[in-house]
Amino acid sequence: MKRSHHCGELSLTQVGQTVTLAGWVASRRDHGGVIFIDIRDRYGLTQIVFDSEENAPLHTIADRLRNEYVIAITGTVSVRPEGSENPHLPTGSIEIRANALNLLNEAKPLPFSIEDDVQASESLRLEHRYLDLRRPKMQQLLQLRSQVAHLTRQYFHAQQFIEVETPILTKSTPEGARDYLVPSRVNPGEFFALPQSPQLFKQILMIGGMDRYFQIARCFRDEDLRLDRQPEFTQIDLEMSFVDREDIIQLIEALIRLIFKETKQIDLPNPFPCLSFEEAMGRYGTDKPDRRFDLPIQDLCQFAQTCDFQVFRRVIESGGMVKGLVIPKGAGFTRNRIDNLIETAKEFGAKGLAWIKISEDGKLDSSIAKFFNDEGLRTALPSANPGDLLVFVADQAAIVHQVLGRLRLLLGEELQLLDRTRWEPLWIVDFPMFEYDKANQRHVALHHPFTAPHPKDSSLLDSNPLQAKTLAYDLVLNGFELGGGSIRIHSPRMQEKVFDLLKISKVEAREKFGFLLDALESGAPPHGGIALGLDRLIMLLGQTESIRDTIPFPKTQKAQCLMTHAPSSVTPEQLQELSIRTTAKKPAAAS
RNA sequence: GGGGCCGUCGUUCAGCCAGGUUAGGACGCCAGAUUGUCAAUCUGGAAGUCGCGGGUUCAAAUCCCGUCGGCCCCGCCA
Repeated sequence: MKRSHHCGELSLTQVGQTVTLAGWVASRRDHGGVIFIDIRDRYGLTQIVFDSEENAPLHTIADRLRNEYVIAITGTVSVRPEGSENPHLPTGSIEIRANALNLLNEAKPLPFSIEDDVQASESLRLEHRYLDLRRPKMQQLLQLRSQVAHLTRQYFHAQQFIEVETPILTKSTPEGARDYLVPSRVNPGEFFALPQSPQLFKQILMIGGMDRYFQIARCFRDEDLRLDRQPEFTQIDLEMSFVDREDIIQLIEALIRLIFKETKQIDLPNPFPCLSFEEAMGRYGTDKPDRRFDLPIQDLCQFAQTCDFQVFRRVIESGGMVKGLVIPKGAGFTRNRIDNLIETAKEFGAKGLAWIKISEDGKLDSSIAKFFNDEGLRTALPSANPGDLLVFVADQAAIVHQVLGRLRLLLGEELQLLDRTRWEPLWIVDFPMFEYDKANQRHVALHHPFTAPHPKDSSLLDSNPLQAKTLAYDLVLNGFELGGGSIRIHSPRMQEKVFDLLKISKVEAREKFGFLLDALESGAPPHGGIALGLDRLIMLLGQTESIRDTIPFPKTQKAQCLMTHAPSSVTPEQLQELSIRTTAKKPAAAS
């Protein structure tokens, strides 16, 4: 009994035909003389009718059917009696009058029912992922993921890219995220690392003359998880030779526009807006701004310098800044709500939060209002209106931006400024090359150590490296970092200089990156690339809550798989073979 | 490493603040009835180590301490 159609395709066109369907019992409605079964597969639902008057023995068998039994049925496609059509179902104008039933498998009562508005907790869903995956919502997400991967491959193949697989067992590198390590049995005491990204291999591929490489690449980072972060995730990864920043930006924009158009009929702007890192930090307090609502951070340094409020003036004089938010209609906040806002600001790292209400008649209402001159404030904040609440943070730039950036997001949510139908992609460029790590007294690469400095800034590497900007770019969508890349260093001397600034010794650089340095010495073309987070892209495109919904078998926040119970202990014999001894306090018994 | 929320029949919630009858509802499950339902309906029934351990108390789902697990966030994620 082989199926002739799937469960979502029959309509009035096939009326009268004998068909066979196979799938799961999605619902059973027993009316005594007649039993209705909804049969479900990936493609949809079809109603089956078992009528005791038409076929009594079959009706008796159908009586045994329960939810999620796997069945195949043969019957005649029939028009539903007038008035009993179901307009909510694509197949709702027909039904199958069964004349044969094959019970392929039974199912015990399930821990949760298979429906889109799932009632079960996420941990239960993950434990029984095979049931969760039967939900249409999950099937749609995985289908979307497949569709995006397909479009991506088509797009790159059409543009002469070569899809290349790079090693999963590779070399541990300093810097970056923690590595997942894999012991080498044949090399006792030595370890492979799983790739955090194919970064070095794709550069080597360029030096190997591949010209245009892409890969849908699995990456691994042993860091703590978030709603948009999994320890293993997938990147759309690419690298190109003889290109500049704009080439890559245009190529990727067009791909993203194509994906949104093809899968969701969404038109994204052309070109995407672009902000410098400095502008993004200054206006939104973050390098991944969510621009689905406005509420920009306002600069009040000039005003603060000339006001009578000592707290502000002292911060400015010591090299800090004063910035704020204009909260629309915020003058209506109760004192209690403002106090909560102040508390939150302190949790975010502020020493305090100054505030001023502009009452409906335009008067300033605040305990610190007396320090300010109305007109000066109005000039400094032309966008502030009567009825608004102004809040200020005065501190060093990093703190000011962090606090106001997070307050902005919080208020955007609370005041429902966030328009969930909007799509706001943008590029962030001109990242600084380094941050200074005070604890370890050294520079740290903001992107990675292979990022080329902006040509006009390369001399700054000697004089003032912290001022140097790079040819890196991040793609941001709705407040999530979708991807990032850069034009790479292709000069061995520049690469050595950067390692030097990062305090990576010649010996260590040779040991860890010797192959790259050698490759750079042997005719490396100028090159650059980017990697996009496929899981995050699907999360946004599919408008789902977390990255876990886009991954068939994800890990929990403790990096465990609730279905397989990985990771787990192994036998002492396995460890011995690998020349490994664990120092864990209570190693669970191997099972 | 730190902060917050959550954990009660198979599932999802109420009960906890203010300790005290037999821990309750809905969905699901089981049985019966039912020939036009699609959240089917009606009648009846079964189903709970209140996450786990300890403490306080005459008495703990409820209060206290610890612990385990899930989620969100900070740190971390070149």
